[in-house]
Amino acid sequence: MAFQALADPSRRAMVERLVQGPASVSELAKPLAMSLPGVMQHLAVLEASGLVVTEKIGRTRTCRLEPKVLTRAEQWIADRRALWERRFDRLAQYLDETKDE
Amino acid sequence: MAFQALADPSRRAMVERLVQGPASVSELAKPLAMSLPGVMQHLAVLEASGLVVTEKIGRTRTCRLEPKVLTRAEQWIADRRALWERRFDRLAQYLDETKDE
DNA sequence: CCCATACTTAAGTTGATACTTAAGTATTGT
DNA sequence: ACAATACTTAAGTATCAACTTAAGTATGGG
Repeated sequence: MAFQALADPSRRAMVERLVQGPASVSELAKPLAMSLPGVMQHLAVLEASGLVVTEKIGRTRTCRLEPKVLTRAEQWIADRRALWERRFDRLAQYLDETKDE
Repeated sequence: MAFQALADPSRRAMVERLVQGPASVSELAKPLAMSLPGVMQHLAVLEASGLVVTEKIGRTRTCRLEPKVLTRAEQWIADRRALWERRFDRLAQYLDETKDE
């Protein structure tokens, strides 16, 4: 679900903001040419994915990044890339070993 | 566009298959409880994202992974995670420096 | 030449996404 | 108490995404 969450540019912008530290909903909304409810919906997706956790204190909700899910997504890619590279190396090795033909 | 492409489980399955080496369209389709045109559409998304390149020889189209885009996506996450960790470190340092209060 | 193979194109359906506006509900400052 | 702030909920619309079936187009083997 993390890739799904990161697929939208507005949500990526929100993540980029939260990388700098916690923010309220309206702080997240400010740079986003979009109504507040629109932002709330994106925030809900980010929370559902586990990328962001929020806590409401008084009338403001504070949002912060939860990097575990970010790490998992990164790891998924890294693992696949590693597999691909391993295969590529085996191929190179094979080509090298049979170059006498 | 890479996150968008990786957001769908069928497309991730296709990527996982291609990590093992090139495959034809029908090889990609085989494990996928889906019609061939359905697979073609996913393949088009993967190609548009640059994650996969294909080449048609005779009547079979061979698909292979292009890891550059995978690396870019990985890097995007790694960069944000690094920023987040840097901020976290600064915070810890700040808390440490002011702990006399 | 003929038929099976391997895709490809077109078109349609369904459901999910990305918004919107309008009308709430709590909290806070005066 | 009252008004402003900070979200929240509900409901509606429009576009996109993920399929489907039906009907093609090459290509390759016999």
